[in-house]
Amino acid sequence: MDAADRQALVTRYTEEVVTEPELGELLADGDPSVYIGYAPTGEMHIGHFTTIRKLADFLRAGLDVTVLIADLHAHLDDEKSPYELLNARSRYYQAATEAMVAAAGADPEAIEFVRGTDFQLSEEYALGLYRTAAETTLARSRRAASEVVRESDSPTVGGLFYPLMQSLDVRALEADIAYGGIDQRGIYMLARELLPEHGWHAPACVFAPLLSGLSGGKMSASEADSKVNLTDDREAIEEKIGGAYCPAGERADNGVLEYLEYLVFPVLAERGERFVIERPEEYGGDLVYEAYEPLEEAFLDGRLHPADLKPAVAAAVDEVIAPVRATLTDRPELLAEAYPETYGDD
RNA sequence: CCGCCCUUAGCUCAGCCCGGUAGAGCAGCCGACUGUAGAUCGGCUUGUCCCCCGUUCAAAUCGGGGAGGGCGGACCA
Repeated sequence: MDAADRQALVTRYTEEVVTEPELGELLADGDPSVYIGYAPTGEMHIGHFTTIRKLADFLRAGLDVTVLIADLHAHLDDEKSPYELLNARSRYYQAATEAMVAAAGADPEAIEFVRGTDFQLSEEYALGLYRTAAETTLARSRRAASEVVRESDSPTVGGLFYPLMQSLDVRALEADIAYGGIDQRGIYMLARELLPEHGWHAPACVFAPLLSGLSGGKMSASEADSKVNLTDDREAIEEKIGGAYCPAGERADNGVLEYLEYLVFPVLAERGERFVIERPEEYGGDLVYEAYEPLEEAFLDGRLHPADLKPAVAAAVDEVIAPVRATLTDRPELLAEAYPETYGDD
């Protein structure tokens, strides 16, 4: 694979790359390392899946991929996860992530998993935290974290440590590239400022888009119907996608199209399969697409109606998620221990 | 350590002073209209009123105790 192909593979389906030339240099020098961190908080969903699917691209491009299960971060962020549940949730996150990587057609064994507390308790790391804490203003830290850390009437200091620690993670994991959703942008821009003053280079950044919620607007963790969960069965998926905001001919805030572009088509391509839409003769009969772009074109033109599209998307999403769902069903203790209130032993 | 404030529907809150077993907005659900959804109309649901004890015929409301949360003061050798 030549340099241009590698760069295209690394940057496809992304929201932003900071910066393309930096990324080009890293790829020219060899096989750079890339990392993404997930704070094991609420249940993983289809949004995680899209960012994880891209790890398959990274692996294929020859990058060293590390997934950080940022357990402490999950607690620092307004105690989203109780301290006592960090281990259980970390186990669940790693297992679910591995299942998604496999479902995306890549080898989970090729990815290195690291737990935050594996290195964040070291003297060196702690000293780095104290020093960056001294150098960073409250306003700067708050601004960096604003898109990630939960807003609260009574914010804790933990939310201020959060972006500092994430910056230090880049160095501790010796990552050349920091990868994450575009909501992570503020934090990695801070990391790019801080790290050069602490004996490390500024990371290049690759940002994935955040999927729109199915009920319009942003995807919300508190809104069950706004997203497809990994545990949703076929029926639940059909119901959610069937009820999704999806104005004919419009792309803005259209989660249904985004599911196709960022998850369904990439996975189908990996498997060499095509996307089939069953449509009544009265509306023109069945359709088959090999790529997303022509489908979007037809949708924007009005040649493809949402009512015909939705059932096909639901079926495809169900197929993509099925092996992940199976893993979670086969190992019920993962969810039961991570979320005892929801899946508690009965 | 001291003082003050808050806790009522999924969310934000009103009601408490002057006891009569609970309301609004938003959300949600169901219909109508669209070949989906949304928007727009029409309709509907929801509550250990933080917990315990007491006063009373009757307590979200009054009294006492407790829990959780917030704010401020004091201490600054």
